[in-house]
Amino acid sequence: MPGIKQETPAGGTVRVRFAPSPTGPLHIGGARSALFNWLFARRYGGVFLVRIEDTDLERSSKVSEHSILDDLLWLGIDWDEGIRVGGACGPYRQTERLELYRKHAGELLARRYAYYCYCSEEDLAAERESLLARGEMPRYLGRCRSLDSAGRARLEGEGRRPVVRFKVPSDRIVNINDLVRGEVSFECSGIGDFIIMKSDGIPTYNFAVVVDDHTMSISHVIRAEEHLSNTPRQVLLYEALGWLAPDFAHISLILGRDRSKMSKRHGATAIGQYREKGYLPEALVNFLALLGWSPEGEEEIFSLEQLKEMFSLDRVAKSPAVFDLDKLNWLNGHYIRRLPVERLTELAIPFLERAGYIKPPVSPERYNWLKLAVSSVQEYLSCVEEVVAHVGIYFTDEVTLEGEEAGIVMAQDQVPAVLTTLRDKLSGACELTARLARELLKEVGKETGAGGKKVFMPVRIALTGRTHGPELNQVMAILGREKVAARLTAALERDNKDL
RNA sequence: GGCCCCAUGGUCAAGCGGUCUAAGACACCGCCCUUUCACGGCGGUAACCCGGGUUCGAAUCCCGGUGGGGUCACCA
Repeated sequence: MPGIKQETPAGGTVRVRFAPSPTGPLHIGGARSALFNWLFARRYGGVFLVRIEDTDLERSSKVSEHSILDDLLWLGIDWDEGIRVGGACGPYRQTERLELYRKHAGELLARRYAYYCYCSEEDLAAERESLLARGEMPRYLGRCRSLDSAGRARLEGEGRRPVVRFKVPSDRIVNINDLVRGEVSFECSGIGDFIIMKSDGIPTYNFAVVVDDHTMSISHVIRAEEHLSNTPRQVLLYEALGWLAPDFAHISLILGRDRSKMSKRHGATAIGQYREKGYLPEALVNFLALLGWSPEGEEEIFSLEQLKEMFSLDRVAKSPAVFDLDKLNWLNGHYIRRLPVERLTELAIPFLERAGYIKPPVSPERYNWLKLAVSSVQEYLSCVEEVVAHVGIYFTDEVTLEGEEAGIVMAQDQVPAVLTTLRDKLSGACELTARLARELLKEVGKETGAGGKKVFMPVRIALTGRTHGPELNQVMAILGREKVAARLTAALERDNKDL
């Protein structure tokens, strides 16, 4: 592809990373970045590492860190090096690497690539406003650049704690050869001296990433497009430190229905929320992979194993993608349908417990029965959570008619005869199997002279209150003789009352 | 507002100058399967943002416009 560099640098080992800041749960976008990095590493026999960027002391938490890591693992994304697992480039949490940043900041200071700045927030705000008013890019104009030691001493005397700013050359143009976007260039005149060390001695993002990516020998930085405009700053830092920058690949953003960056107001954005609703990791992974990347053929159903054989950056799209819940639901339903019943039942149990349908110790008999119930609604589910709504017909004590159509059907002339006949036949039967149910239904049809729909519909409605649902003979078998008889009786009584 | 990115059906997307009267998937509609619905099968509706170039030839290349998005923190 013209203008786009070789994906894998000749001779270089692929080393990529996912570097979340533990300020919240793992989001859809973050998960996709992690996935793309993981796939890229696996595809090219490289190393995938996870590093925690917790320099925002206010918002970072261990809770978030653990939840992000757990969600990654749940998705099937593991790492060869990094937090929890260790490695030669550790520690992998930025707050444990402060010495390193201070050392390199000191170096930049000594070589006059950086300087101390004592400007107050008020000064800065005023400057930003006037710049904005003039229609210019708000940036730091460099007031403290030429501060001498006397000036510094005076300001220190006032109790001011300085930040360290990087001196941005005003006359440069930084060119980035992005692996997905091609050539992108930025004029430094619009950047302004940015902060690399905060006044509390903690590095800022732009500085910490550079130091870490370099010291961890990262070869490719694959991240969301929102970081594209940070890249020139980082490139400048690499140059000043005398380091070779990695290759960059900025993947497009994931948008909400209204085409703006996905956020909480677009509904569920955290992986954990999908996990809780009963989405399967294989469906999420498959879906995420297709968001921005496309395979060569026409097939779209892929496992992680398959994806890692076929992933490549040159099939990553440049345009942003709208998160399509319909498609996720379809994919998830697809994966649910091919799940072994045992597995689906296991997944369904917590939901059924929460719904109050079953109680914790599930006996073997009860479990087998559950399997039947779950299996009868398997094809209806687009996520496991929905099992509750579908399986409700097996648990209610009182059947209530749902919808207008149900009432109309039950008002038909043949209904009493059909229900009575079926109930009578039941009393003779011992165990009501699906097979037997089918027989009985057939006989009822014959004896009442009502065929097909005329017998199936009333029975279905008498048993479930609904006009739609799993195969009737299955429903009967799952309910069992007693309940079927009881519900038939109840329906007949209800009918009498109406008359 | 400055800077940067993006632009094929409602959505995800293939397409890398001729094979495009433009693939596939989701959604939608219809038919079939089924004595229900769903699943499944088959079929259908539906797109190259606009204007200029370049070229024998442009969805594909260039420029401009328009639209959308991102970013401008002692957040990452």
